[in-house]
Amino acid sequence: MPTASIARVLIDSPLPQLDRLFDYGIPPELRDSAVPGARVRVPLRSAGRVADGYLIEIVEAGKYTGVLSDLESVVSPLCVLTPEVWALARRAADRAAGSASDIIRLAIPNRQVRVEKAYLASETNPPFAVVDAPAIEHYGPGALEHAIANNERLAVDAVPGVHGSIGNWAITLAEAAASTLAGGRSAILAVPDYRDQHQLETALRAILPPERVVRLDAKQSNPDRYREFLRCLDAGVTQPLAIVGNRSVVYAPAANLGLIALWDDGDPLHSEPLSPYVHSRDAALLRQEQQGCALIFMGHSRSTEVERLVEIGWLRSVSPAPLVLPKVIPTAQQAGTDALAVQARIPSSAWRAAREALESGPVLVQVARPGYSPGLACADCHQLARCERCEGPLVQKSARATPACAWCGALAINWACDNCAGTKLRSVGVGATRTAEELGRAFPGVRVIVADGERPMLTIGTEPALVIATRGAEPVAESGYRAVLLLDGERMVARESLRVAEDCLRWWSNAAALAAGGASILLVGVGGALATALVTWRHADFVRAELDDRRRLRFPPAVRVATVTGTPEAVSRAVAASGVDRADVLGPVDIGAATVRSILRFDYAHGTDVAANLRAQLIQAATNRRRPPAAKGAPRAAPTLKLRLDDIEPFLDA
DNA sequence: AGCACGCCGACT
DNA sequence: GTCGGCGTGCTC
Repeated sequence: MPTASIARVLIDSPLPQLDRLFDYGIPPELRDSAVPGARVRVPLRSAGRVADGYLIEIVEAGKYTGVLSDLESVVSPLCVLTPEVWALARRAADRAAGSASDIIRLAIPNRQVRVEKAYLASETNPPFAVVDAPAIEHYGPGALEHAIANNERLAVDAVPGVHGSIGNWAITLAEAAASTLAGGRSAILAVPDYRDQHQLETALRAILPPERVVRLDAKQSNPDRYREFLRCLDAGVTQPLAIVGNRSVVYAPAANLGLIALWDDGDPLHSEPLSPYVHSRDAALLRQEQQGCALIFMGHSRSTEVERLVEIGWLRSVSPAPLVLPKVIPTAQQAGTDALAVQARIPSSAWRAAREALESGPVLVQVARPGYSPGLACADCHQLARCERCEGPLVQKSARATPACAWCGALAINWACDNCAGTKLRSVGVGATRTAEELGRAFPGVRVIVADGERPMLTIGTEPALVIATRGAEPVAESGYRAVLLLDGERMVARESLRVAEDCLRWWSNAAALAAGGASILLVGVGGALATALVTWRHADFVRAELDDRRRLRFPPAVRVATVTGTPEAVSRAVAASGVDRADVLGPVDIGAATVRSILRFDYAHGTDVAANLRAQLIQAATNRRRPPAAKGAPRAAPTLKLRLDDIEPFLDA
């Protein structure tokens, strides 16, 4: 007589009070298909109401003593939520005081029935070619291979420069992945955007058989994404794969995981905008801890978060040997004597360097902002011009374009200043398009290319050209740029943000890394420690000082933070129950609509407790929804309590 | 979120 | 006497 088994199910719901396992009976007809990891449908509260969920485990005796309902159905017997990913989702959600199902939604793409049927029908896996890993260059013979095989955790300084149309960094990561695969294990490679993805994928396909490379990213169509996801499900069990994608790829299913690598973890695209806002860096750290694989954070610059991990000994810092130093030349922002250079607002030394370099190939000019006039103001009273409809700032996209709102796009046709009623506009600041126009005049006869968010460009050839690119949108030049001009440094540094220094160093370093060997990189108008850091290419020294400052101020990432928002009563209750010392509570401050916000600061060692305490408060607030009398027809009242952990936004203008 | 349970005002 | 209001609380 077999004992009646119990299925423990995670309901797919963002409600905090449902974020736990529910026990269900397994009807005889579902005995075979009800496997852990399968998508299931279960009744909830009353018959007729069904919820989607994942079967987590099958146990002989549950803790629940009430009468059990039965599973309603098994959507498909495929184990889409692997034990490793479930453990990771649970842990990541707990750490961020969020719901596991919100993480799982990032980890598992929507089901595509046709794709799944095709996958189940074609069980014959073609024999995979043997992986033959090339040596990982630039870091000493066998050094990285050895570290990967030993599951080490590394902060790796990338090798600046390009090879063909691919950054050296991408080649190193591809080689690291190949080495992992040759050792019989899978590798997960996470990059911030599709441009990096394209480079890394190209590098991977150059050294790995095509069936070994899997792509998972947000730009894919749903069927494509699901098809690639299903390919991963076998990974590590049968055939190791290199899985490359954007931030969510850190949750890809790979049981036999040998390496997780993140490229440029300081890029804001690695930070997840959906609740519970878990940064891919943190997810990677948790996963490494759980699965014991190797971990690599690689970049041309270093984030304060990675520096902290190096300092506490969690990561080992690795640099190329011998060091490869780009030739950075700081240049004062004084206009030269040359009329053409003055017109193009670049110092004459930079102008000369560019002119010389243009004889042998392309020159990169990095600017801060896109468009023609990134800001417009009243010509009479100098007040910033704003959209009459939505109060957004007005911008001009080209020299002859009608000024328009940067937010809603409305054309400002009969604009009048709301301060002095003036009707004439003057431009504030210079955008990429205008820079291109000016440089075009300063370098007659040279081809000028503009690359920004609206005119994306992945690569360019070796012919001479002036490439004007906004930061982060720089195309890769085959064989590297002959010179790089970093023009709007002053403006970038002037931005108010906790991360300015880190960000600037990252933008400049990534652009500098696109230079050909020996090519000059001119940093215009920036001095001090930042310029020194770029010139000496000693990013670690700079970021160490930066982290010291954060420690002194008790700012992240020296400490962890929790932002608690909601009704004054709920916030004060949550803060009191958080276990955080009173001295480390900032606020509450009124943020309007009967809502306040407090910020808690706490040490990493207390993270688990604080997150659990706050989470308990969130569940209570969601359960006892004793709201102030909701006015009829009024817009839905704000939730009584909202949580967000490790959000640096409130510190941005600190 | 939904949806049932529960304890007070107008109704055949 | 009962039908139903939506405040309160739970979901295996």
